[in-house]
Amino acid sequence: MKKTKKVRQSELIKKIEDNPFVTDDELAKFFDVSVQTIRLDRMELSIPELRERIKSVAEQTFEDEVRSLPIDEVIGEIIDVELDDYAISIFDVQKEHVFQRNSIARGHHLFAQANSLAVALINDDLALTAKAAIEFCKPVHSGQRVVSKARAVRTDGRRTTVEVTSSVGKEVVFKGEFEMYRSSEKGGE
Amino acid sequence: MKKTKKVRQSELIKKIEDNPFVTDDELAKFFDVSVQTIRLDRMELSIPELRERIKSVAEQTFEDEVRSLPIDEVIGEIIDVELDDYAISIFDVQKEHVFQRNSIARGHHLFAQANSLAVALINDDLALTAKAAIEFCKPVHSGQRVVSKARAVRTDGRRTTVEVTSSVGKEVVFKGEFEMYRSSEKGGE
DNA sequence: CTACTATTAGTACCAAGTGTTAGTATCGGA
DNA sequence: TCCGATACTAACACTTGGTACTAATAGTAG
Repeated sequence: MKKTKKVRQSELIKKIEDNPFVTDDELAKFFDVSVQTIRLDRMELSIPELRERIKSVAEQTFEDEVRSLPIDEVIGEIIDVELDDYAISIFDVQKEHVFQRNSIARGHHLFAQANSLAVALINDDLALTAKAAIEFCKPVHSGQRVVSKARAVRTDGRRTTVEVTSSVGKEVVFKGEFEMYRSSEKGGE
Repeated sequence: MKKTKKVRQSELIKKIEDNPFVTDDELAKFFDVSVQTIRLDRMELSIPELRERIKSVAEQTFEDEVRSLPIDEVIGEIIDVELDDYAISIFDVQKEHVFQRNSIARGHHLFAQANSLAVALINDDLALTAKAAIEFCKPVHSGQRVVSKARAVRTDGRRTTVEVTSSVGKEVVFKGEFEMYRSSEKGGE
């Protein structure tokens, strides 16, 4: 027994959401109805054709002008940011971030905090780190809170230099100069 | 005067990279040549047709949706090490290591691989990174395998300089010079 | 002049559709 | 039982943005 129209249509929605790359033909075979029926269903549900679906998915990535980075991709928590100017984040060092032997935070976590802060600072949807010169000034231990401050010091075309200083209390634990590369020139999104 | 074939083709590459949504027809008008010429150019440069371009852009975004994970403890797998001399590790870039937007590996993962390799290289139970100068030479994408090679280039008291080069295939993607600090002088484990 | 390259033109074909019209099947109700 | 609505299928013409191929032409170098 074939599914009813209602059932088919609601499954169709899921099917297409799940995989927008599916053609009417494939759907017709899947639901064992004619291609025309699928087309009618799409009409009724106002689901655009394959190419339009794909295009809109592609456009999202490509033309989305919003900000550099979804917030959940940042290591540490950003507490203040003024794009292309400065940004601040905090990062609480936990047991999983330290060496078992000496409970000193592993360098790459401090680097990651600073690096993602530098990325988040750049007002562009494609920001990459080109170079960095960093210094680990003092060991950081489990339980400490690292406050990282980033400041864009100069921009030359697509390259922006960001200075990052991380501290625990008043003590500087990490310093870094990041040369960031952006996809378009400053302001010219 | 029309541009030469070479000039046109190199501009064509940029044009399409800049906006993959452009049709042959638009390109033909832009360069004031026939559509066939544009097609021949694409053939020679093996640039896929509009739909394929859009599709691949869409596929990238779609595949990377809904994924974001905290960084792991194990950064790469060490496959060879000669203490205080050299070390090699491999790191397979997965979806969770890249930016959702553009599928480029986030810098701190490459740093983490290199940094932990430098740490592992030092024949001491307290090895810390003091400074580092790093360079991200080429973007790394999901699915690629990064091979990192570290070599101790000089030791001065408690400080050892380690040079790390990471490659995907034959292409260098990351270079770094790490100044490592150890708790005791060389040989004193 | 000939050989060769670059370019243009034209044809047939394809995928994955749209839009339209027409025909069939089936069920529910007066 | 017949009527009509709903669902489905079919057929045809047309669209976009191409591929693949062939043929013709213009210009230039040897």
